[in-house]
Amino acid sequence: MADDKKLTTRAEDFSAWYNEVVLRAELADYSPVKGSMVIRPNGYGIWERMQRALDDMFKATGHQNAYFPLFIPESFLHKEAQHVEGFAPECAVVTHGGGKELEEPLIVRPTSETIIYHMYAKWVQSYRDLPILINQWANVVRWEMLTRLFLRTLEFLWQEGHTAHATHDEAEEEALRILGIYRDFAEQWMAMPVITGLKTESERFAGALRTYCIEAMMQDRKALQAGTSHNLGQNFAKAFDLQFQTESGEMAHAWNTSWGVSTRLVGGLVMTHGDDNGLRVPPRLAPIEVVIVPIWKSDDERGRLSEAAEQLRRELTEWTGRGNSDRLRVHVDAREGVKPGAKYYEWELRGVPLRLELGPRDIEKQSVFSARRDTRAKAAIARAGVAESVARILDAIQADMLTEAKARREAATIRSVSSYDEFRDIMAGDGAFVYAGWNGDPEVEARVKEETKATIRVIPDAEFRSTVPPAKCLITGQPARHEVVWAKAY
RNA sequence: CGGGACGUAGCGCAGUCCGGUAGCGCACCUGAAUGGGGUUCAGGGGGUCGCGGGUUCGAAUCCCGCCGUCCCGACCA
Repeated sequence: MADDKKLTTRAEDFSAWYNEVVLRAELADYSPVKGSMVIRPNGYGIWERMQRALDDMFKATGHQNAYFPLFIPESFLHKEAQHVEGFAPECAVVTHGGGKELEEPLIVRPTSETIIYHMYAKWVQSYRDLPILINQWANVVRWEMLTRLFLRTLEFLWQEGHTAHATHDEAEEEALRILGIYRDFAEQWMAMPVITGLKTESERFAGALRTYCIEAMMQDRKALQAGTSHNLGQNFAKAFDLQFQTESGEMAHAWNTSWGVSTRLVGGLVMTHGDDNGLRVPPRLAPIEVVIVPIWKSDDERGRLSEAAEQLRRELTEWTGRGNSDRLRVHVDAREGVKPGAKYYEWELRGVPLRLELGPRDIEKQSVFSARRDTRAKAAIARAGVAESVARILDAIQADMLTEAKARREAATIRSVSSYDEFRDIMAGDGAFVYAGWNGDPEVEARVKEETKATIRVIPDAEFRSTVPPAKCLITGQPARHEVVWAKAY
């Protein structure tokens, strides 16, 4: 309170820090309805970049977008037993419309499997109609009790892919293909390293055969489930009578997948990269990659310098070295009455990856002064060929942010825990991703959750597993069925 | 739904015990100077004190009722 310009630091109070960054960087704001939020232009701009990148990847793998309605007949939810059990408690239900009570209540979609497979059943007759590869960008509603900006709100934005295939293997291949896309997106765009793998039964999607996920570590060493891809088997096809005639003339139920990522990723971005000065956005997702701050003293200089800044902006945005469709995203901050230092703090808070300062001294030396947001390193760069230099710096920032995040995760990963007591100490302390053996018993998992708040985040894919697989279950000492990753989670 | 706290300007708060006609910081507006890391001075705008009732000459303050929010005990992208 001594200086309310400063953020609460991450070390002081990570949750308070997170809330302050989201609010003060103007990513989002609380709405009058408890548990729901407004996504402001700064936050929505990041989401739009995410959408574009993901959408391109979905299209490149043969998917098309469509839109299914918000309202679903309540009876649909009840057709798949596991599904209704999982989602009914958190559904918003519409009972009145047009001033009259409805004959059948409508639920506001918490996810769209039911309405979508109902429609697919109408559209599919023959194996020739398969596969169906559809994605939709939509809002969904889940009535949560404990909410947090971006991480858990009553309503959120996401994409949900829903596919139908002729065989189990095709569906499995699809679920894994999408998991790969999610991983690439997280690492190459968000600069957020993830662990891929399989969820245990207790964390599996309601109605799925198998749930795959990407799991990321936040700076407070808690895990964030950042995306899920489900092999639904024939569960929904059977519930919604989604059948087709095979090549040999028999009737068979289709095999489905569904998969999604949400605006929760924006929260993940903040908690992965933010520092005590605010947000840090990796260049590829930054709505503004470069901010130019012209510096002047006199009125005369103001005219000269803002013109020079404008010229610099034009040169940067007209540069096509990154391809015609991927121009540098540049903003000039020529506001009067705000001192340069105040502008620096503001753009740092908002996470703009690179700042260019342009003052009389730089003009004279035919250079511009640059400051990286990620490392806060400053350097003069030559005015000649500036666009290329800027693009190179942005690439370096993108790469360095991933490296830094990966190193942070590895530093908080423990593969050598030898007793349950030691495990409890870790979880009661700073926390970590703990790789350990597990006997496969859901009751053991439940007990550990009860006692330590930690859960099995993922049964990791081969590349993440330890070189020497654990032989015994950490908790029971029985033979291990899997090596799993334990952590406290959001 | 059970236990604790709070509701006063956009935000954060003081004032409430002990009634006297609303204040502080930040933000905002105007002007001047300032301008390479959060600028200063001067002037200014903005409040049904959560809502309703009561007591009183007079209520943010006392009394009653209601509403809402936040924190702690069953779910989750």
